Amino acid sequence: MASKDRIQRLKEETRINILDASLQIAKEEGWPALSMRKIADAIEYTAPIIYEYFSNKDAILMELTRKGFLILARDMKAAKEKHRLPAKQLEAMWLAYWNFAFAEKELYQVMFGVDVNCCELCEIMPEAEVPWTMVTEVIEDLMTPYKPTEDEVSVKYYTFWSVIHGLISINMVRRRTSDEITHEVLKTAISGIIRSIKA
Amino acid sequence: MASKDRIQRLKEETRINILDASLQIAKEEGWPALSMRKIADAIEYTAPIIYEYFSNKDAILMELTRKGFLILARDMKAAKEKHRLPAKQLEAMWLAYWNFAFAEKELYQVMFGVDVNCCELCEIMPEAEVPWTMVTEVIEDLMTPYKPTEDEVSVKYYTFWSVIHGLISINMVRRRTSDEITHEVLKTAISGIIRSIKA
DNA sequence: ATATTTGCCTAACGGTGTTAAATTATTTAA
DNA sequence: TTAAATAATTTAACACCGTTAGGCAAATAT
Repeated sequence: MASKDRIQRLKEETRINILDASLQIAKEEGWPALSMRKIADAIEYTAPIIYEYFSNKDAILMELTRKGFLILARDMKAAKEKHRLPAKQLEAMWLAYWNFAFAEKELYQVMFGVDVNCCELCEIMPEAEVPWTMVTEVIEDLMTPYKPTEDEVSVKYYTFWSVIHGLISINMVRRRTSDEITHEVLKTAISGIIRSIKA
Repeated sequence: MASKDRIQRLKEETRINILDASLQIAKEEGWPALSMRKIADAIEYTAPIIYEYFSNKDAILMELTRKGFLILARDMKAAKEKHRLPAKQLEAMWLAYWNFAFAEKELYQVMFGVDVNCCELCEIMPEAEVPWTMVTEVIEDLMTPYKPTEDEVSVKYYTFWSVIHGLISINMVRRRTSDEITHEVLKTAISGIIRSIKA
């Protein structure tokens, strides 16, 4: 019964088609625009068919994040193997992480829950600038002896923001880490950046 | 016509009620569960009434992020004013930022687009652990001379992850910053953490 | 007392994820 | 080869979503 095999192959193919179509739609129109009917359209079926391959929409997203982690792991492994010194390996791995995030932006978004909506409008919200100006002022204060350029101040500001926002996001979407470790990271990061400013 | 005033006051009150109810629902059931009909239920009206106070659902979220930024700014200002040394001010401000994020978790989520869904299930995804183990191994490599505890390694790992993920998120939800600044932050952050590991 | 404005609701439209039933096509059995 | 059984796919529906239009009733103004 070789036809069984053929049918099995076709089934696997449509499964892949569903995943591909979903990612494609996300790339073209963003994750919020992804709908079961739109996926069905893309694979030239009707919506209920999808439920023979995935138990629901979340399962599709889950499978795509799994795929994302596989690609990320592969990239980081390749980056690591290009070097022998651990320090160089670390640098290369995190650069690979960075590159993956932007090369496979949509996968990264679904993997780590980065919203992308709503924020063209945020541009026109003066209140959102207050924390920025406040912190920037103090950084300038601290750096005055070194006569920093505006860009140098920005670098320090974004370093602060990214480490703290990153730590917050990670703690919000995955609870796992212990509070002591998180607090230790926060504390040493802040004092580390401050030290780097003064140096 | 004092009744005009009373009516005006009542109108402002329902406006506030809408905002309060929305935040309340988000706190109890999360942002994805927030719907216009549910808000209407909470304020004991029907859904279309809401559109007399806000042009659409996004406008409600926008107003809440505005509110969030005001609270954040107030907290950071208060933290700053408790100190005179810029370094201490900076530390206090970022700690205030941190505390705000968890004290007003839902506001922070809507302000910075931190998804919270989907990720109880992620726990059962072994692929998600690969990058973690890979990086951790190299960090252990690098720290072997110093005989680090497991927690110390974790601290370094999460420092890396938070600064890089934070920088990525910021670049995905607000484009604004120049690529040079971003790249400078990334580069110096990575080498800085590596240096702190070796020290 | 009549006309007009206001406040609020019901009903509806087009969309979403999802499920059950009906229909069609294919394979198997007689 | 034809009839029965099984599989594949669709249609129809449910309950929800954001949003808009139309209508009814009460308050206000003339």
